[in-house]
Amino acid sequence: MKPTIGDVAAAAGVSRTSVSFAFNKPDRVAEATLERILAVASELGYVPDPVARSMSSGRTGAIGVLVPQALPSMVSNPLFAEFLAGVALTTESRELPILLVSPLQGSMERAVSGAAVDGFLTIGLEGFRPTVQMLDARRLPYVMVDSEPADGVACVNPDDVGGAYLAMRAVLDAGHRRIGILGIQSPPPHDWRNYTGTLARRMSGYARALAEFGIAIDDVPLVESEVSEESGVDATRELLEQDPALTAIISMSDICALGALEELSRRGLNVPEDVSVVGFDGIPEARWSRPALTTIAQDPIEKGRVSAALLVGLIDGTHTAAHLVLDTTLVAGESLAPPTR
Amino acid sequence: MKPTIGDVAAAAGVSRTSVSFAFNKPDRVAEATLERILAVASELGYVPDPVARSMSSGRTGAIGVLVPQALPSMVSNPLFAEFLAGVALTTESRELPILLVSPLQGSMERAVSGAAVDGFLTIGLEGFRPTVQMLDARRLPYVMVDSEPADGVACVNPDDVGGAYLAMRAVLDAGHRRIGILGIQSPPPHDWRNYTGTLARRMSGYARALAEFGIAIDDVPLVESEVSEESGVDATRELLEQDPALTAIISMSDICALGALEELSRRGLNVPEDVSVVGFDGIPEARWSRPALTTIAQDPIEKGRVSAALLVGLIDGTHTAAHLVLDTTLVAGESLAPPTR
DNA sequence: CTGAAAGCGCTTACAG
DNA sequence: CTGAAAGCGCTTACAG
Repeated sequence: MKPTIGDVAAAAGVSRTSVSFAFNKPDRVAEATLERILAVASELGYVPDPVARSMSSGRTGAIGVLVPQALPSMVSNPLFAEFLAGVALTTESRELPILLVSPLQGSMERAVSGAAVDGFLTIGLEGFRPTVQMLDARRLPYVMVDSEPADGVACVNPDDVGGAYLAMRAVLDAGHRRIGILGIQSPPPHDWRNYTGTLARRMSGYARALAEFGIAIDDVPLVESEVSEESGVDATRELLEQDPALTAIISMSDICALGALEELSRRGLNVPEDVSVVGFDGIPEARWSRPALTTIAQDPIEKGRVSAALLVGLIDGTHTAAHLVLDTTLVAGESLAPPTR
Repeated sequence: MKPTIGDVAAAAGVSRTSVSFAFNKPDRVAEATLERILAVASELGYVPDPVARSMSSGRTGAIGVLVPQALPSMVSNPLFAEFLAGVALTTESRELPILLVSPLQGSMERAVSGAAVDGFLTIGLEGFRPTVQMLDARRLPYVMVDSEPADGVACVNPDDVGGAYLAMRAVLDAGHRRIGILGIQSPPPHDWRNYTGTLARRMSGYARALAEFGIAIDDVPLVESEVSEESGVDATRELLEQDPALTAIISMSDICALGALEELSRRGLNVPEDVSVVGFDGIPEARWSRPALTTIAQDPIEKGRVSAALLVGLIDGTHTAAHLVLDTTLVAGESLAPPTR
């Protein structure tokens, strides 16, 4: 059987208290005793049980990253991989392992309720009421990333409004007036006016820029699409049916923008000569596409680093809940130019 | 304060046993009692504490993935990301969250000793004696991936010998006789004869193919290099100094092979006309390089899936330690052709 | 169907 | 410097 603290105590002829001290507060034990205990412990192959330790200390020493989808698809998403790398940047120095928590049989609540962590980082937990309630029930600090800021809860978001404004402004400044928007699918009835959080903020950024040019966003054709290249292709087709004379397409995600590039090329339309395309996110693939995508970049590594730092502060009690907004920047590719038709 | 099982029991007027049953074995409690307990629990916002649960059940319900380097660099490695996705494929269905365990202040032993998991998957834990000892001390099942198989411990490896043989055979069959090897840096004194595990296996595959053509591997120039593109560049330069008439370079990693491509192009040498290059691993970048790299592909997703399945079997007691070897295949790119000089 | 009690393996005031 | 004892929040035979 696995040796316990009691076995070591017995073999060394001391109390369990002393064994515990030997491992955790060595200076509270006499030199000779310390050495004896350590010798016995290593001979027996004793390692303090982490669970028992958490039980009495009240700390697990791990933080949970709650992902809204099945892990396999998340992990291969470059935006998520970089976010994780950023998280690791801060947890590494704090010696906190990361627990990847994904829905159990589709249930995020079950996943949250069973995770042995000191706090959570949630990704895109937009509108998941029961999950948020479970998070609260756990009485653990958490930081919501890519969601709708709520009172009293810590949030970290990219500057969606500012980024979207930048994107639309760039298109308008280039002279475009017949613009189409590739939206992201919202719950039925699929009306962007029901957007919340990230999507709503991006729309409001677009609207603001349009308003400066006297254009009402309601007059701009918008087609919703799932976040996949294929869906982007379909949505682009639909957009062009709604207004065949479009000179620019603004997409709420790079992935869909890539689909737009594809569909345009299939139709023999040149980018940016015939139609300009601007995306959002700044995924690596956007740089390799031909033409390279003009897009709004967020910094996922920084987002991860900052979110984790905020969570650690919450756990330590050195921070209080804050709403952080991270800069977004326009990355000029080759997919935006003045209209020619 | 956070409500405990005792608070619920008191409020519902039952014993803690009944509350526990209500959550874990609902059929052992009368219908009416069950409802009352659940109602009280949800009113109080009671969630069973995962740590306490692990304490008495002896299960944490998580598996640890032990990585040998700082997490930030690992996560952005596509080979690791795909491996993780594969692991998730099997843990997801078993409802096991993944704990990412990286060295704490450089100490893998500390990381292993403190991780609350039911088992470990180790990556490339080649020659880390103390870490393996700690793994044994934890008395937890573990599976070693990309290491040297040892008696009684479960291992999963790609077919390094077979893959390396394939690579060297392809080069020899194409007619090359003046071949250089881009090795991977081993501990001082940097002699490939000290290679163990993965590296030793790859070398033996090369040696076998060479032997079939009457070439002794000792007569083949080899330069060791760190696994980075820049180091690959340097090593290639050195290799060409050792034998300027080389017609083919075989690299033990794609990353370094990419460096070779770069250095060759700088020197105005065309690939594959002047010098052929063959890599190992099959990373995605190998497909985008120009020319596309001919390489030996392993399937990291499958490797992850299989390793995790083996570990889960070990944890459940339904498997015993096994040594698994996964297929590697030659992926024909454009970087290998018959020699012209 | 329900409950009293022991046990999981530690940590930590508190006394001595 | 050292130890007896309580406590962390659950689960689970065992009785009733």
